[in-house]
Order: sequence, then structure tokens, then C-alpha cells
Amino acid sequence: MPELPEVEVTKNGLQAELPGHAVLDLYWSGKKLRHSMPLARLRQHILKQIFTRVDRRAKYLLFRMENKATLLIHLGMTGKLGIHPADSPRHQHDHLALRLDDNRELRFNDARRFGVVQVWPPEEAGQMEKDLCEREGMEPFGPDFTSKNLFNLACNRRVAIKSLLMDSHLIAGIGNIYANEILFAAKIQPERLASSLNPAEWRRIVLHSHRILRRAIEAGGSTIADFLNASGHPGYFQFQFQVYGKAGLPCPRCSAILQKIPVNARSSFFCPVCQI
DNA sequence: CAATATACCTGGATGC
DNA sequence: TGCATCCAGGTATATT
Repeated sequence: MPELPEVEVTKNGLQAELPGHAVLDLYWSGKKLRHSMPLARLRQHILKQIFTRVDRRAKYLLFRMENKATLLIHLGMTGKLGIHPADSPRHQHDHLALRLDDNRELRFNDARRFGVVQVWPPEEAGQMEKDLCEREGMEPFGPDFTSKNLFNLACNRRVAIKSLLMDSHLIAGIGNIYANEILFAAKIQPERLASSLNPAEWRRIVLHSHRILRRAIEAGGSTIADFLNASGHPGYFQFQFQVYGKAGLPCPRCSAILQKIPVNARSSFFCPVCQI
């Protein structure tokens, strides 16, 4: 599932490849993803344009074009972006293909169609990006992500700490998998009320968020070459989980049996002994 | 404001 | 083997 590390790895891989290349042709499945996207709008603002830069905000990728238009892509649950030879066969669920000027194609594949593909025209891009940044939460690697700010943010919220970590309007980029892993590393039980965490516990959350997300990005980085070459199957996920998906197995820290419980309807894995 | 439910989707796993 | 059912979860929206 693409969370911050997977989106960051994708961004880095594409930023290394796309700038300077033009879009000579485009294919659009016409299928509705999270929003509908008229082909004419894509063609009007993206065709014949040159990529200048790829950025990430929260789990969104922002492809900036020379005409100042922005192509916005969110990977949703199953979205994958890859660069393939233009003459290689497209796959089921390829929704967008942008043929580049060097006989390669940038392809967006998304089986479950929870993803987003949007175009911001040049005259609207500034405002749209401002709106996006305002409604998304703080970046885990941004200057606001401090134990002090988080303590203040949480001190009046009677919500499970895991739900708060995953609330994209408060904190961007942390989904179910990394929320589980961060809370395990920080030794905090996922159902604890966010308001109950003391400053030392928030310091552990910040420390381990940085450590785990950084490690995951680095692990994904090793597969960038694979994801850029013809075979096309990204597989950024090289990360070694401590608890996610491991209910019934012994805790790697204390050997107690890991448990699985729903927290706000999301599978949550934790050690009942060393997470308190 | 917070908690809960539902919707969007399809592939893979499971059960009969 | 086939068919039904459930589950995975990022995000938005409606309801309690």
C-alpha cells in the first residue's frame, strides 16, 4: 500500500528520469478513478509539454509542466507508476500512458481505482496547490512535526493515537502499515487516547516516525532501477515489518504473542506486553 | 467535535 | 472446480 515512503521513492525515481522530456502522445482509459477526468483536459494541458519537476505533498505526486500546468497523481491503494518501453504491451488497469520523446512511456496502473489523476491548468495550478497544502496535514519530515506541536495538537483529542497518526488532515503520509510499525517501535498501545500521551512518548513517536520512514525510503530506493526498467513491476516494498500482518507470531522484542484488533475499523497489530 | 457507517473498487484468499 | 463471501485500506461524505 503506498504510504509516504512508497510515494517518496516513486517521486525520486521519476524526478531522476522525467525532467526535460516531452509528452508526445497520451492514452487515457476514460475510467473514473476517484474523480472523473475528461480526456480533452488532459490533452489540452499535458500534450506536447515538457516535464520540469516532480514533487510530493502528502501522498500526492505533482508533475510540473513547462506551461505551468500540474498533473496530480495519487496512487490510492493499488496505484503504480512505471516507465516502460513505448512498444511494450500495456497491461490491464493501465489508465494513463504518456509517451515520452525517447520511446518510453510513463504508465499509471491502478486495479482498484482508488487513485487520482487530475490536471491543474496553468492559471489554476497555484490556487489548487495552495488548497491541497492547506487541507493536508503536516509532513513527517517537515518543521512542524515536533513532539511539542504534536502534544499540543493531541492534548484535547479523545481519539485513538493510531487514528490520529493516520488522520491525513493532521499528519500526512502515515497509513495503516506505518502507524502500526511506529507505535510498536515507540512502545505505545494503538488504542491509547491521543490526549493521554506524555511528552516523552511524543518524542518517541517523532523519533521512530523519522527512523522508520527514512529506513523504508532507503529500502525502497534499492529497487528504483527495477521499477524504471522494462519489466515494470515496481515492488518498492523491501521493508521488514516488525508487527504488521504478524498476529499470532512472537513479538520480536519480548516474544509475547502479537495480537490483531480493529481500531476504527483498521487492522491493528501490536504486542500486548511491551506496548502500553 | 468525535465516532461510526458507507461508498468507491478489484484481486486474492477462504469456505463450502 | 466453481461459486459466494470476505478482506485489504486511502479518502470523502453522511449520519449519529
